[in-house]
Amino acid sequence: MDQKTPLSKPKTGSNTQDRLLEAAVDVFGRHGFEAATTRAIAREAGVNIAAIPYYYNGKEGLYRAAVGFIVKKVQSQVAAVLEEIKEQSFRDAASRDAAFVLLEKLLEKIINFMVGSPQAPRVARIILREQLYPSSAYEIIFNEFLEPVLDSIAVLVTAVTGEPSPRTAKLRAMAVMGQIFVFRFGRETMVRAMGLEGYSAKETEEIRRVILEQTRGAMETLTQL
Amino acid sequence: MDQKTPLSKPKTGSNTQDRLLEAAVDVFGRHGFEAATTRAIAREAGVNIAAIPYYYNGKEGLYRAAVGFIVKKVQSQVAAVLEEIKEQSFRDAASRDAAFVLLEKLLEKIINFMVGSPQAPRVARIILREQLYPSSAYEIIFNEFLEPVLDSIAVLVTAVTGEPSPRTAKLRAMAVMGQIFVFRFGRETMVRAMGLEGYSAKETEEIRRVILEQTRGAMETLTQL
DNA sequence: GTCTATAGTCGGATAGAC
DNA sequence: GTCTATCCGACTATAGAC
Repeated sequence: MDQKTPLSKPKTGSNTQDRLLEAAVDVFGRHGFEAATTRAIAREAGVNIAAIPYYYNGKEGLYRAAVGFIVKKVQSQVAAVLEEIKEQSFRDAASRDAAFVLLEKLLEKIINFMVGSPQAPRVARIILREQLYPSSAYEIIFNEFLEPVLDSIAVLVTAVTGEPSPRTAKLRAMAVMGQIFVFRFGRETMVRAMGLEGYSAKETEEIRRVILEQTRGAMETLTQL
Repeated sequence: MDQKTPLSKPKTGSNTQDRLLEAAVDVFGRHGFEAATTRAIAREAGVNIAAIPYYYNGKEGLYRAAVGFIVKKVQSQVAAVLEEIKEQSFRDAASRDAAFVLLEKLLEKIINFMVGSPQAPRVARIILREQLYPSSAYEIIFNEFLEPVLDSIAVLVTAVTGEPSPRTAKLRAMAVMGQIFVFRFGRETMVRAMGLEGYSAKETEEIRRVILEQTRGAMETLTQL
């Protein structure tokens, strides 16, 4: 076997640049920008520290590249559903049900990688950290992921409930997203409060059910208004 | 006026130790533990850097003191409601309405300081940061604030919906809290998505309405199951 | 209790050989 | 393109005068 042959999913990047990027996602995800050291990243990537300024113009450039990398991954998880939503117009009354189906579909996708996936912790930490302390990389996350998702949920909420104000629809969309994100950023709290070791498939499933039930409840009651 | 006279709300701590603590809450809240420097804290407090190891045994000790300080403040905001909840037993059917009233009361308290209060950003950042990167100070936040609040909401959810599983009740409580917290940790996203300058009283009020409406909807639908 | 001076450490970036 | 060696800056903490 020729180790140089490019595989579809190499265990680790073949070239220095890619290895650095992968290590960066990991280390920045675990420690955050300031606490992460270029030394640790280089060590984990198995390359020389000097390669960081060489390929990425320094620590900050590497960080931005890492953020871009994970956002692309995350975005790809919801891209198909977002496309479906854009195609529909939700004009007639029958489309209310279609909108609700799409809403559940989108929420499930987000739950799957925010709560259920094994890479979720490091990916989510970078995203959440940028919420708390926005850097120049915030734009990438907002433009490529947060805003499209928020807008799509708002569109669906409007179609489902008939909410007349676009402003209120966005607030509702944000609250719905919060129900999901809280299980990621508050994972430690959840684990301690319930005496878990972590989120297993069972917990992810329970979380999924609770979120979908409560969202359905909220939407239905609003519709009756 | 004697400056030494202890006032109920001094503009800034009279002694070195208190001034340091206040500055620490501010600087740690803005930058996080690693990025915050003892130099900046000492400068903001108007004291000598050497006072930090002297009074707090170093940067980490000061951080823990700051966390303890803010948790006590936050806890005091909800203490009265938590006490009310503990006193009730929620056994008869009539208590369902009482539970719902208390739930709304508690949520409003949390919204008020998590979204509406001017100190919210720095206080919340410290709390949220400990969720992402728990340190030894996490215990304080969990024991004094998160767990009591989570438990109380779970008790109320149980009383309102008749949810039989305590486990599920906690998950529901977490989701409800998420609706609130998302407006704090995702503030930057909210601001950009809606083209705001920040949360004014008007936005806080809208957020309050949306959260209470959606929570009410979720609870009512669950009751009918 | 508060200060100055400084020790001791570590991080990121660069220069230049190979 | 990758390495070693090194610089420079910034940080926390300590020693010791006052």
